[in-house]
Amino acid sequence: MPPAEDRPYHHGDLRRAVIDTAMEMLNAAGSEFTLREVARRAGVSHAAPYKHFPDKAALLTEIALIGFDRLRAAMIAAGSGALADARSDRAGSDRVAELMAMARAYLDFGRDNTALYRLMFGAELGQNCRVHRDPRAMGALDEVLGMLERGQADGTIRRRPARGQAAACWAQLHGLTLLTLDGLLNAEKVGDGAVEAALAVLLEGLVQPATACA
Amino acid sequence: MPPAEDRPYHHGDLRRAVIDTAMEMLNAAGSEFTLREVARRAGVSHAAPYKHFPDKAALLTEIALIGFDRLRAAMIAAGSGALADARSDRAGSDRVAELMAMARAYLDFGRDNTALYRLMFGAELGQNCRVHRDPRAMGALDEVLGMLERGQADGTIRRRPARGQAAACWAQLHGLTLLTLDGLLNAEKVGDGAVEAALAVLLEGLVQPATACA
DNA sequence: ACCTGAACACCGTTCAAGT
DNA sequence: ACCTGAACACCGTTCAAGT
Repeated sequence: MPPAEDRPYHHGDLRRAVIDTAMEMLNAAGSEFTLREVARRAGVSHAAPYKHFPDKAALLTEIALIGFDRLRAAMIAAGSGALADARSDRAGSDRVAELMAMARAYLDFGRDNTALYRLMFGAELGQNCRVHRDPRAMGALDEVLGMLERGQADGTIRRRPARGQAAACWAQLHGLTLLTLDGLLNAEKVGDGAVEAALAVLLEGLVQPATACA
Repeated sequence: MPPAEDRPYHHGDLRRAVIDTAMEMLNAAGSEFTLREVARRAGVSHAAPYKHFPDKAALLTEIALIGFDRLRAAMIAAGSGALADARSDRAGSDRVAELMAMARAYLDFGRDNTALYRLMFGAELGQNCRVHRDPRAMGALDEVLGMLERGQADGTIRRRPARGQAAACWAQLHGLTLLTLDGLLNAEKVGDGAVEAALAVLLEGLVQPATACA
């Protein structure tokens, strides 16, 4: 997206343009993410972004938080989509379908936004950074937590501390996402369908087994 | 560890010195890991390391692989230690004790080697890098796999594809480690004992429940 | 065979000066 | 109020030259 050549000295909304450009660069593979390159692509001098962000970390923080918002939105969409589907065929196990749909939405997000995902959790921002102190970073976890609590209420999920179960879900999904991105869980290393199998283990630890003991 | 002042023009074993210095720097918090700083601390010119490593990535790769070796060793030690303890009081559930000991060893390793752990899995090496193609990166997984297979044989672990169960363990531990390092699982966010609770969920998904159905 | 010093192309960041 | 250009201190990497 090269800027219009007749763009005036004052960029209309450089702050937004910088964020958008940076976001595109992240998802375009291979590009070394440098502030100077962002400025170049946005068609401004390399010093211009400093009028809108105190430093590089501030821009990265903003982008990471947008990533967390998108992840949360994806999980909400997947969860309620699965619920709608399940209700139409009244099979009963809505909750499990919802859980699995949310899990897949999470994994898909990671697969489709590699660099953004790594940025969200990466150490580039310094540990204990602003991003992870922001409530927006907990969005996906909140959705999982809500789902688990509804599941405990309707009897499909084991009665255990729900926050612990949510932590287990998040950790499992985070781990699977990153190990997959690292190429550590592909077929020749760990056999076919390792991710599916791992999700099955998680499920078995969460759902209440049938109590009937014929 | 400043080098002896009478050190001659030719460093005895610069390759090893560079690796050791780099390892120390990683575990010393806050230090910006730069090749020039490594050379400085090792007491040589910033160009010297290039006689022993083609580039910075090669040094980082070597260090990351050492990290994987140490992680594997820690898990072996923890697992066999727990087995020895369990056998002395013949309680039967050796396998669960072994599993939990290995899990804790993994989490401890991450807590005590923050920067090294992030390097081992980080994107600094470029995705699909040499490190993750090396069999040494799968060391910890192999140990977990062996433990699970023994557990299936003696009936304490559910009969499921063991490689999938191992993937689930690894992902859960990796996720818990990183989320903790990121400060995303501490008490004020997710309640006390979230890590413990998550491990309990993993366990419930892995161990064979008592079959008796009085 | 191993190491150094100067050099190159890059960054992030700052700041006086421009519009 | 917003942007630029030159400048500073740093990197990773290379290479002719030193020991």
